[in-house]
Amino acid sequence: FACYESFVAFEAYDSIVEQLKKTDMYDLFVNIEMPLVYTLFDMEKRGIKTNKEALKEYSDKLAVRIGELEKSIYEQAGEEFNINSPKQLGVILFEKLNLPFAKKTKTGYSTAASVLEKLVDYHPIINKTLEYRQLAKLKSTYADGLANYIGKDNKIHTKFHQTITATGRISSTDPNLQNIPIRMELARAIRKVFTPEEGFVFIDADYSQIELRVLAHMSGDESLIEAYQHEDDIHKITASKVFHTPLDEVSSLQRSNAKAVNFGIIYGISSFGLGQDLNISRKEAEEYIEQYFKTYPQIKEFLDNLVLEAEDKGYVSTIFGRRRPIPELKSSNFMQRNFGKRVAMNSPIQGTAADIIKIAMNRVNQELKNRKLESRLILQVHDELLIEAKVEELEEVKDILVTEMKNATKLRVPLELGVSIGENWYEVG
DNA sequence: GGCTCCGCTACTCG
DNA sequence: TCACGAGTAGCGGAGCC
Repeated sequence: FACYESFVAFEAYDSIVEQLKKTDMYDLFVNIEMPLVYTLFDMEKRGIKTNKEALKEYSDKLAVRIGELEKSIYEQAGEEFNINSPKQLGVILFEKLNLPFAKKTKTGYSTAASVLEKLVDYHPIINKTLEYRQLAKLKSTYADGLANYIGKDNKIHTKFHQTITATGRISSTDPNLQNIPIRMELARAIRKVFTPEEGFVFIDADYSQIELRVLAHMSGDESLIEAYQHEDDIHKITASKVFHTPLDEVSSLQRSNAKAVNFGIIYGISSFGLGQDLNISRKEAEEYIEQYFKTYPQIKEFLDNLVLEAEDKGYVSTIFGRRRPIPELKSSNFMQRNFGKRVAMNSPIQGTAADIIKIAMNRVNQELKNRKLESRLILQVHDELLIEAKVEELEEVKDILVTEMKNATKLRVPLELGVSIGENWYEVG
């Protein structure tokens, strides 16, 4: 088998190199992806120390609260059923309790969080159910799930995958350490179980809004570029311009709406999607988008051109030449074609950001080795790098990390970082 | 009847 | 259509022995 594997790789080499050169991806392959093979190997090998006892305590604590919620949900439903079954839950909520806004899916009623959130004022069972599901997820996937991966060295060694995603990002499995909770405080606490080894500390650095900065650069939009050169709160600036409000009078609602529009732009804007996200009508969403494009006209032109280019060539590219084919644009299905358009707008942005952090990872990894340091890169979470740094090396390593991330490439806007140092992933995240 | 496989729906993250 | 990109867990139906 080993002979067969190596024979296939050997025989395929010439053909693959030829194809990479033909598609202008050879430099990307040689300068970014090949070195990254070794960087990811080093990260997997090093692993991250994880406190098994703390996970057990956390799991037991969750079990108590889940039990209470379970009891209360059964009482309010008037019977016992499997809360983990969307099918059974749907029948209880929309047939037995007769709650409004029932929406059908393929298999029954939708009990998605976005649906249930509209029902919180109709019945106390709703909030209990939403909390139950969060805690059940927390216990099964994180508290209990992660514990199964802790090895004899008290570490978790995730697998990083280099050839999975359509955009050039890496992914993580067994376990996935790229989706550890952070948004809700109770769930975020699970990050305390991830710690540096004895004599080491964590240094964490994350790019500030790297995708919007990539968009500013690629589109060349003067207004957005200038905004990034003068002010750090880009969502507030956008709100000020889009809603014609002086900067210091922007309300928190206006800012949060502008933020949603910024996200929408990166995802490949659609009035349907924005409307759904903000819970407003499609028409209102259209007005937001129109105002946005009036504020940043070169972004509209850039996104329109990406779609045209994709329709013409059949693919889009990142700054570093990574391609994503988009066959959906040729589909006879309207929804599929619209999906293709959003992909054409999103992939060059998400993919370029992925290329940039990969360059930084390679340089950081190489520099740590060149200088014979014991500190090591241990995790990447799309726009964030986590280093386990020897205490004596802290200042030097921090400097390496910041320098390589900021200077991974030169854009028309600065690449800013958030950096922090701490004794566990909760403190630095 | 018990087993595996897989689609669906839910949750988690950037 | 949980907008773009991912992964995991539980349920429950289909198919197999």
